[in-house]
Amino acid sequence: MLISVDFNSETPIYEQLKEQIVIGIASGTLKPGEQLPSIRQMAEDLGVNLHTINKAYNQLKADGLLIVDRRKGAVVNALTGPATPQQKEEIRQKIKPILARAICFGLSKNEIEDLCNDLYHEITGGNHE
Amino acid sequence: MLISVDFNSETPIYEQLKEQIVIGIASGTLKPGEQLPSIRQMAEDLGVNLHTINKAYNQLKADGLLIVDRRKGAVVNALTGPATPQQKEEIRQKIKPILARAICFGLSKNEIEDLCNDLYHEITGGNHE
DNA sequence: TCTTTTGTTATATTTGTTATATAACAATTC
DNA sequence: GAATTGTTATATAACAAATATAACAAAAGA
Repeated sequence: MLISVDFNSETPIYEQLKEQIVIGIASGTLKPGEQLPSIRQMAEDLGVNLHTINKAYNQLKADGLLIVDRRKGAVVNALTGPATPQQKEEIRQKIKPILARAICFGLSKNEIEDLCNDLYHEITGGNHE
Repeated sequence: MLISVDFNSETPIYEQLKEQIVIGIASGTLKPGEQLPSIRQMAEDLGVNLHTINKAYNQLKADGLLIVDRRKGAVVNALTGPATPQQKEEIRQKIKPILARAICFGLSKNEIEDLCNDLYHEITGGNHE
């Protein structure tokens, strides 16, 4: 799993990390049980501080997407089945302002549907269901 | 148009403002040509600083969603027709990590489609196309 | 056993963002 | 002329992001 960081981006480094790992899990590139590099290793690879990686890993742990323990390091967690109402609500609240922005930009309902479908397939890539 | 601010939220005040105005425009609650309160008025109403409002207005101006001039204050801009490729790309890049997160949480393709449709109708509310 | 590596925790510093507080300016409105 | 508008400038406080070190306990490998 190849991870890169844009130091000139407005999005914080630990957020970029989180996003790429999440995409990796969603795409199946990172499979449940798979081990991520140690925080020190990853920090060295990307040229960033140890704490930046630690922050990303711990937030993904809080999300239930990683298991972090001293023996095995960071391990991809098995998907826990259907999404909880809280998880759905979080997704909803995050998408809403972007959708409104898209509508303001003049995107039609069909264009939005197509965009989401495109992205869904770009992420899953036909790897699973 | 009623705007409220949550001071305990993690999202910055000027971002909350932007989001609500954008939703207002997308929903048709704010119509093209309609005038927003002056930055001082809005600042007083919400109990925040003048510069916080100014920042939100100016970023929406940069997005082409508002016209700000000294005579009329902040005015809702007319939609400029179909979205530009740059605008579409921006929306795409913003939605992608959220979609990946949704997939990790176990949301199916159908659930995502339904969620987007729900949100679309919640925003537009049957007001226009 | 010794060494190394692991995640964890703590402290301190630097930098950038957010938000506020004032103040002043030029242009427009009444 | 007085009031209101957006604009600009400066200063300050609070917070987040990122780095730099350092140390600790637990586990792994030699």
